Amino acid sequence: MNKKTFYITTPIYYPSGNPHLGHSYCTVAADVIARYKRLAGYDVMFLTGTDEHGQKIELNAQKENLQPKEYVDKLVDEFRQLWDIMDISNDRYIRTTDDYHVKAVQKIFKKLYEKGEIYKGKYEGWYCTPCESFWTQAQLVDEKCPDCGREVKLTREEAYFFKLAKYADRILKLYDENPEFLEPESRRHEMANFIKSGLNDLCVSRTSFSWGIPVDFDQKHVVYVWLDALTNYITALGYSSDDDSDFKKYWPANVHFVGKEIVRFHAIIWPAILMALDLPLPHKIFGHGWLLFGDGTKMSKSKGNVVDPQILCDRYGVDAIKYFLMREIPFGSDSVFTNEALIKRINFDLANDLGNLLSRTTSMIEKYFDGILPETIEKNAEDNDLIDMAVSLREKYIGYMEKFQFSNALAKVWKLISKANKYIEETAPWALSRDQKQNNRLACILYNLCEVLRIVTILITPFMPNTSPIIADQIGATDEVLSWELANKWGGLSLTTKIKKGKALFPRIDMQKELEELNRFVN
RNA sequence: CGCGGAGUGGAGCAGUCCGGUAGCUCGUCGGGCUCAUAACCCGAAGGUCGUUGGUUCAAAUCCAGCCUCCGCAACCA
Repeated sequence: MNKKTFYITTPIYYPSGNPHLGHSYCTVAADVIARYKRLAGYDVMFLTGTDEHGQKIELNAQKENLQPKEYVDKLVDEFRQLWDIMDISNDRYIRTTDDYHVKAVQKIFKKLYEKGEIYKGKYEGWYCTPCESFWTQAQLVDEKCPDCGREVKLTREEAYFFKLAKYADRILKLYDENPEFLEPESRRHEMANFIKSGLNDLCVSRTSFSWGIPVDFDQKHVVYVWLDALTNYITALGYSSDDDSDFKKYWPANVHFVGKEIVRFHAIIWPAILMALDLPLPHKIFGHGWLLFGDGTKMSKSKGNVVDPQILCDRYGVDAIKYFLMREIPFGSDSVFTNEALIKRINFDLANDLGNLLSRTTSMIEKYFDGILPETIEKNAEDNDLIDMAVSLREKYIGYMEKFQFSNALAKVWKLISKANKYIEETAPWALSRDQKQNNRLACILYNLCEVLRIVTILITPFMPNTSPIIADQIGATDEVLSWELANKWGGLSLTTKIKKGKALFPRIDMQKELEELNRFVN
């Protein structure tokens, strides 16, 4: 009865602005895997959340005359609403301002201090007084503050440090012995080289701002970002709280999805912290790529050039957006986002291929059989290719999903959809319909098409949870025949179910008009 | 010599690890079908795989050099 567990996380996002399509991208990917694993019978824990401390938020809040907590509350609402709209199935949402997290971080900090993993030292950096910010030598632009361009001066402050440097060898060994720990491979090379170039101990407290978790045994310090943020993955499960049953059940995580810009923290600092705490390491860190704009620049809160996922979902439906994100972009690489590419995917893949296949199938069944197929269907060897392809699809799909190759998994599904469209052409049901003697053969062809749609419906459920029920309803598929176990078996659908044509699954979009419409949102 | 990635028909990509007829989607051109959301199906044109040299019977693939673009360089999904 004990189901296998699967724990997956997104990064906790920094709410210094409204969420954009880049945030959606990672969260959707994690959601797809969570739904896929649940479908396949796992006991899944899917965590996302927000990282709410730090100087930037303190300053942003000041600008709006708000307390930091009021400021983040507002933005966190935006994030949670977006996940709601996008049907994100996270089991838990952690905020680093949550009481249990704050307490747990304080305990962790103290524990590491008592173990000698954290020590008190001096932090030296270039300080910009107007911005109240520390910068490293490398961050300076022309020896000036990269934010405001003004003079900076070398300053020291008392700070606590985590003994990161001493873990360098253990982490290199980890990569070496468990190459699957960090993917894609190129990121692993990058990280290994970074470690080899020398690690410094990590500053884990600050006295220069106050919006953070206080170090409980030294109140003028607040815990600095990474020890606060990274530990969310375990505090969310109740680590070091009164009830750590979830921690015992789900940790270590099966995978942390992270953007490529924070791979370093997850692949170096996070395992070092866990080593210091004598805890098991996550099985995998996966660094995905970025959505870029047509000119190659990245989406960024500070540049204000974001694509609003809410607008896109409103116009095309959540499922279409999710499909696009997962189909268009190989998960490990960067990719350019354009409205044109999005509309093309919707029109070609969703409307023409899938939507139209459903439409022509259901409409023929209504037309030729009043929606109910006869039970006397006549099989034929010409069906074998289609059937083989359909029943072997699940296995191939699993192969790609396990490697987080969403795009390839969907491409395989669409290969079957395309095959079915071809099959209609080859068998020409409309010709058979003119001859009464061919009735049973005709019924078999239409039944086969419904079976293809049934299998497709199961396999796209993790990606398009709203679309699946619509198809299921039209082909008369009940939940029992939509199980994971029946995704690689032929003949699930009962012959006597009522088939009914519905309205277009994904209406075609007029590219020219739509692009003009979308341009109105640009400013 | 900081580290890493990329360069393949008009566009976007796969193939490179492990050498052997250069593949996919879109676009273009021609044809077919009429069940369907003017959707679907078939066919054709179009590439000396950034560049120079090397290894080999054979190189997009291996080796060396060069050019171009992009990212990272300790708080960006």
